[in-house]
Amino acid sequence: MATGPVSPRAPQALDGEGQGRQPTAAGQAHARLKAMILDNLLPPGAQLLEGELALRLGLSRTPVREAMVRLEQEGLVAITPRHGMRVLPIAAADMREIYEVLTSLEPMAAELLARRPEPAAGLGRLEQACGAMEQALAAQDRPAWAEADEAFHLGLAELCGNRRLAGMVMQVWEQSHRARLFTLHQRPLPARSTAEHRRVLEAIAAGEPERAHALYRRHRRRSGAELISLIERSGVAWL
Amino acid sequence: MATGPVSPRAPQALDGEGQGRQPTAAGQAHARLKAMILDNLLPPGAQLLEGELALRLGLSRTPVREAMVRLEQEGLVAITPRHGMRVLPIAAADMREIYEVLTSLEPMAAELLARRPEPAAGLGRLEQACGAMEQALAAQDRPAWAEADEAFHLGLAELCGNRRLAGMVMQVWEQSHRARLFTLHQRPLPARSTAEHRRVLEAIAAGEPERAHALYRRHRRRSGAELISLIERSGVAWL
DNA sequence: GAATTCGTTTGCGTATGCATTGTTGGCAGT
DNA sequence: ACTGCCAACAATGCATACGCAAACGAATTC
Repeated sequence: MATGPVSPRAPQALDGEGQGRQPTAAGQAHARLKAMILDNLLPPGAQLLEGELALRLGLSRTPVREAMVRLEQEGLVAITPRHGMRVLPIAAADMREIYEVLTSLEPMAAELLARRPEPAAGLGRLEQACGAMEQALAAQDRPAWAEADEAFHLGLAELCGNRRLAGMVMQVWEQSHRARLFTLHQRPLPARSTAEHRRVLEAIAAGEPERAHALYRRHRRRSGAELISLIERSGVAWL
Repeated sequence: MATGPVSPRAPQALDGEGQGRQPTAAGQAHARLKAMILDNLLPPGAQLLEGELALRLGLSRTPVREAMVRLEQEGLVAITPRHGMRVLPIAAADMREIYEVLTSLEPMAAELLARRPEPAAGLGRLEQACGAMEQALAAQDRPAWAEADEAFHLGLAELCGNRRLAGMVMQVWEQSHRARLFTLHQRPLPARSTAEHRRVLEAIAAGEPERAHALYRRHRRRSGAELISLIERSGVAWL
């Protein structure tokens, strides 16, 4: 069920706006620019002027400017006074930061989920994602695996009941989107990660918060270290 | 050394802009509005229109609007289409979320700090904060204690070397600023918290990441639970 | 030949006007 | 008296205009 060769899923689903769509020009500009950045249509390092973007999006500078401010606060671009906005590249150091944050937050999400009164309820989404990962692994379909991986991680963050935590996970997830795409075709087939996801899910369903926390933490530490050394060894300074 | 009865410190120091500030009107509007919110000059629930704020700040609507967007993304206000911005109240549920996030992130910061090559170096700021806390505790000076507590936590986040983690800690710290101020005069003197901070600092200086992590986590879990039950028992629905 | 200075251009920060949309209050009908 | 509809108003989202400041280039001088 891989959607495409490069873009594993519609990036719109990444933002926190859910379903409540507003046709406001600023919101559209924000969504479109974010999608362009995540899809690598605006490559990292690209410098884009307000007026240029306004022309490209068929809007005036005002809503574009508001979108730029939002993107800057999301950590996707930097606004420098006379040079417009610059799409921020992701270096190995950034990936280290991001994985440290995820290593903190995601085990907490798993723990919270396992601590609910009915831990096994409402995990259908994660079950499905886990199954899709295993299936994609068997089929050696990396894009499909990445899509399922994303569904698992974002689903976990959203289900844990802590909106702030979910927002933070989504934010760094988006920031690292391009880097994950880059490493996707370089790393060995993620058999181990797939199995670890399954075991975390089992611990959650069994209502064992401490075990879910510990398992997830170990998974994140290992996979993060793996990914970072992969980026460092690949020799690219940034993505 | 308490600065004032209610506002323990200048809220400007809370934002992540450091020193390099430009006198742009939008930036000033953002800083001033944030300060007003954190100082409770704009009480939670307050509805403020663009034009009204522009008049109050002596600016036009455009920079005020940009400031509002930034504040919304920082989780301090909500913008509702025809009612201007509303200062978000903090409920017990929000404090639970915030303390869960801090329980994840801050132990990681301590761990990272303890993992550096020279763990004991550069801790002067934390030493100082810890000393100020002990001194304030002995003098039963709660505002001074709160100020030192803030210096310790934000100092730790900034020193850990992970800018994203530091930004997230600061963000939820700002969100919970008013609630902490509210509980400050209700809770018993934080003797236990003071001692726990000292022990965390010792573990960091000794270069024991795992112990620093565990100690900090336990501290956060306990003090968070204490604070939340205090808010819940106080009967106020929101702050 | 190189450096410095001045002028021009371009991008941006801010202000303001306009059109759209939502809300509220009043009036009428039941 | 209550409810529903309509109209007027107000706030906002967006476009555009204006002035300033910085950067680039060219020319002149040392």
